[in-house]
Amino acid sequence: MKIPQSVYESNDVVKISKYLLGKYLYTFIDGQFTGGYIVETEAYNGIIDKASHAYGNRRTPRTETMFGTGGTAYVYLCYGIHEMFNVVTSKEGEPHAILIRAVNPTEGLEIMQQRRNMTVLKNTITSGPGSVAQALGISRKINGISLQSDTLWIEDKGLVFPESAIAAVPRVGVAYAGEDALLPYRFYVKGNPYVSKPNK
DNA sequence: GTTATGATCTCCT
DNA sequence: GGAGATCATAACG
Repeated sequence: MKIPQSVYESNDVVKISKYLLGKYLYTFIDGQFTGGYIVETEAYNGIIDKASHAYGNRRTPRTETMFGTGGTAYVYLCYGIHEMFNVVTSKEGEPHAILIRAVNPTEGLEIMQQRRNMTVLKNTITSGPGSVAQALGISRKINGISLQSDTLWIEDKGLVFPESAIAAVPRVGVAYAGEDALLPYRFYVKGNPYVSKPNK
């Protein structure tokens, strides 16, 4: 039961960010199947959001993926080291995206551990956007792929968190964005051990 | 062609 | 608690 294309084409990126909590993200990459449910997301709200790469309608080869139609993957390299995975939403021409910051792994734990080069299994295996991408085998090769594909997709398995278990707080690592850095565009499941940093 | 910088993580003190 | 790693991208000359 993949999440249908129509959901991604909605223009309310904040709402979708919240909706994605508890949805299962799966990858089938290099012949390995891994996945888990999403416990932390961040919304990037188009050209009016100073924290977004597409702020001010900045259209470049890199952000081109975000300007495409919803339901595709936007993957890029940050700090020269970390790949980051985002879900593009809304219609073509509107650069909305959702950064997947943390996942609670359920499938292929050993494979993730191997990819992350960990000798001991810890909660940090999928805690934080760079870690999630590495554990799931996501790289820039996947940039622009459809979430209806059999490489990377999201499923609704009926897992829902009550409103009281979801926190909405300012985003991380976007201090340069001025007042937009204060917007409560980061959502996470309270108390989940895989949520990054301030786990409250 | 050159330069500055980042939607971060890990390890060391 | 803090710095270093490390390079694609974008803005500028």
